[in-house]
Amino acid sequence: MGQSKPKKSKKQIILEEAATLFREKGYAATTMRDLAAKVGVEAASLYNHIKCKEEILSQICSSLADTYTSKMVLINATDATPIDKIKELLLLHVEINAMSSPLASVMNDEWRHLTEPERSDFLLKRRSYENQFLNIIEQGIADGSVQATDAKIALYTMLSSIRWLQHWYHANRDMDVEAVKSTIIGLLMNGIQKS
Amino acid sequence: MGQSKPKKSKKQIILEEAATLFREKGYAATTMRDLAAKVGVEAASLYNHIKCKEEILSQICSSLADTYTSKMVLINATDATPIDKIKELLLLHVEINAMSSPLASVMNDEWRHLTEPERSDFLLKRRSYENQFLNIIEQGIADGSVQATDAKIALYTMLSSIRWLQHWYHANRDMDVEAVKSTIIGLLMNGIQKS
DNA sequence: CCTACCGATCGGTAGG
DNA sequence: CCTACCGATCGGTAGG
Repeated sequence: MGQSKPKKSKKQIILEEAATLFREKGYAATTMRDLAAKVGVEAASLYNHIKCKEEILSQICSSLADTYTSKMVLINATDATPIDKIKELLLLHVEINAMSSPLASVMNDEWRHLTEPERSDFLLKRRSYENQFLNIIEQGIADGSVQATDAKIALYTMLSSIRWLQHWYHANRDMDVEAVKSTIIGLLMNGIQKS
Repeated sequence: MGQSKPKKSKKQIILEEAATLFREKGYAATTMRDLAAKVGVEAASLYNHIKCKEEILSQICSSLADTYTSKMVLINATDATPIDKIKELLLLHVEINAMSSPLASVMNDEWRHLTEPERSDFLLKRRSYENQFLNIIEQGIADGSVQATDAKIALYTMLSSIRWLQHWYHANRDMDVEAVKSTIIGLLMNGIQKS
């Protein structure tokens, strides 16, 4: 019989099942035996594919961080206005938090369980991403399209505002993702107070 | 010598040290021996003040949940307009996330480690608080002061947007809390796009 | 509040 | 990929 689905490597399966478990129970409370049961092997067999528990966490965090970084490069390479770049980036965050939410949850909430040097590597990547985002916001303030007194507060407030999707959307798939996108971006752009 | 500080019960000290540790390392990764070291006793001695590890988590979650609930009752008892009630509630969230951030972190991020029946008790309280908040938003939509197509999305986005403070503010105490308050509320009310 | 200790479970290894 | 197993550490108890 022909296989219709693309084959995933066992390692990929392990990473995906781990992300789901880490979101559900947290990294520390997830045991290798939990993970093995989900994958369908004995715990010892996992170690033919991974080096240790923390490697799983590390690869999830750094792969999603790279996704964000490469998208930032693409968006920054366009000649869009600052406010349009901000919109694009916020749409990206909504998409990632709604669609690939196990990965987003793990990266956002479990990175602190990384030990050195992975922890510093991750934080450096995140810092660099945030700095590029801050630059765009400051350009928007400079050209008059953005009203914000503090770019840092604006950035953290906006990014934080989207994170509830990672715990909520996967349980409410009936919600249309396009509607969620435009509602959230509308709220962040114009606020909730009718003027 | 006269004691100048009000005396805290040992149990209170245990709860506070635990909240700080839980925010830093997470509930599951915090051991009773970590906690005992912070409190300055042996691990076994903690059990003269608490029943078990989970009781600590449970009491932190339910005490902060009660704080939110009682504030909601107070604000709802006034004859303020819906939009002013929303502002008051958002200010409350900023304050709690900025000031008592270890408690806020633990309640927001670690409640899922509660087992039954405490877990359901907590979720019921939270659900009730959210429903009252949703009512206020819907009143605001009805009287034309709030522009939002979906009260639930607006609520979760606003509450989520404030949570970054719980991980950030305690490391940046130089920031004036009043300035943070007005900047965040301004952003949520009017958005970041200059119209 | 401490010393002494427990059964359970953890991440991980040896060897095939 | 499995069986068998390990040292370490966990939350918690007994007894004083």
